[in-house]
Amino acid sequence: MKFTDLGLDERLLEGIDAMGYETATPVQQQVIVPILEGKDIIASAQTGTGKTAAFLLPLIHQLLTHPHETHDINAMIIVPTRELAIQIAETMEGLSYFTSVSSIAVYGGGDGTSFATEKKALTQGVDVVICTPGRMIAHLNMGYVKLKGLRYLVLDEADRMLDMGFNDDIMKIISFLPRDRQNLLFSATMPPKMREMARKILHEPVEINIAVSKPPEKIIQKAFIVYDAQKVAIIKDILSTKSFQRAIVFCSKKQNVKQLSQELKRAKLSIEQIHSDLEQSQREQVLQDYRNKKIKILVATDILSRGIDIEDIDLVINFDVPNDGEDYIHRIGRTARAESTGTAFTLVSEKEQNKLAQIEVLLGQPVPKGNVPEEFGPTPEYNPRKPRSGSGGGGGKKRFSRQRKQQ
DNA sequence: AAAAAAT
Repeated sequence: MKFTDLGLDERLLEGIDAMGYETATPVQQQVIVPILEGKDIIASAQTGTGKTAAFLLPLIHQLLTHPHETHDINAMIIVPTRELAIQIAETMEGLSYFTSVSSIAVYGGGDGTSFATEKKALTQGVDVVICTPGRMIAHLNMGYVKLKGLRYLVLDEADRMLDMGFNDDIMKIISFLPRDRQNLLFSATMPPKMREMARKILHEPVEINIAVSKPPEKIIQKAFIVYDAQKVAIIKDILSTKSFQRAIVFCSKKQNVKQLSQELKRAKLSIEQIHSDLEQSQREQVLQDYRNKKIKILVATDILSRGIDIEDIDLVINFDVPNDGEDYIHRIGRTARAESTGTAFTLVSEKEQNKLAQIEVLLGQPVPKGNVPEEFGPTPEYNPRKPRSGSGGGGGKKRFSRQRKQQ
């Protein structure tokens, strides 16, 4: 299905064309029409599937074709991270380039001038606001945000926002909004807490299910069963011998990002790190340098595991096994975007074997194990404890914790 | 068990 078949406004089609979009992705095909019909939506869809355009396009179209209050905020998009807010704002700018629809990203960590700029827009009116929760609340508490005309609310990566403890913040923001509005909720997963939130916010939503909790098959996955102490040397080896366009190395802790970055820099690898301890301006600089290919390797926390869309990442390395199985799928999903293929390596220490086993349960299949070259020395066996499969079936006995023996 | 998010 082509975008030209969807009956979208001419000015919007120009923007779509300029962005190089032609064919609607499955998410877009399923979501755009019900949004244009004014329905509330609850959609499970992962990023990289064209999800952002799936809600931006009908939003912009409605604003172009329906009379609306130009001195108010008409649509609010709430997202979990600053980087995601920036990215969506950029897509918004591109798509709406040939239209009169205005937009702004509202998020914390700026240098002081950003707050004033945001305040001006929120006071004088801007069609679409893309925000992180805390910063939006800061503005709302000041009492100047023009919300009377708001007719659209989008919650993106909603499950992630719940994980991050934004439930109360989101409900607080919503308490400021007019009741008569269209609500769009996007979430990779639908745990009970998510359902509960959806029930409070959405009105007779159309349910759309696209996300399969499975990574695309075109990603070549390999897990290396290793000792903790071998990890750094192996990463160095991969990064210096394997050829790739762009690589990203994920760690589960900021501390690990910092340490590993130091080690890699010492090995003369051209890398940058990104995590929330950096100044916001540094975060943006690093991401820009990475997008511009000034640097090819990024070492990151899960701040980048969801939502961030960068082309040509063909190598993802998990220095740590992610804590959450869903995060594994999100992390490796940074590669093999659109038409391309990619490789995802995961280094698994002895302590992390059980986590990998959990992930394999979620995937419904084992992650192929890779062989570590002999030069790195002997490696441990893969011998995880049987992963628990939810609420125990068949009245299994509680297992006593094994004695710990350190060698 | 850790990440991120308001000043």
